[in-house]
Amino acid sequence: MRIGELARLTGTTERALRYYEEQDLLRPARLPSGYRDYAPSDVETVRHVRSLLAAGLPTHLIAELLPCMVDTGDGLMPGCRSMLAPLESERDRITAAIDALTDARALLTGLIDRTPADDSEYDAWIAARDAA
DNA sequence: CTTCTCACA
DNA sequence: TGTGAGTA
Repeated sequence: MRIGELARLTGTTERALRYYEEQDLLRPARLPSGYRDYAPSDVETVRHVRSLLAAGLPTHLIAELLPCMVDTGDGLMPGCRSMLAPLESERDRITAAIDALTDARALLTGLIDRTPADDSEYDAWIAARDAA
């Protein structure tokens, strides 16, 4: 099938599919016309790529891991134990990002909670400060 | 009409 | 990653 159909079948854009190829996530054959010729199995491959992308994995890592992934009926399974380390470090990276965001949220919440509800509260605060 | 590559107010 | 250009 050509790029348009694969895009439609996977809910992605043609732009993204060309990008995946550029990142070696997909290697479609070429028709004599120069058009990309995707295999039916690429529909599943694209779904896998997207789920891995959604998990935060960088494309270069997906390119390495995808060929080793085994497709059980319901989901993907690492085909070899050597994939464990990179997956764990990715998870650690995400955990760190979550922690940072949690801190950022706490900071913003603190500022929001300290915001006076109306102008009279500001006036009262200013008056109190000047009095002191 | 569909796809391709390349480039970027 | 969107978008438009100019093709095949």
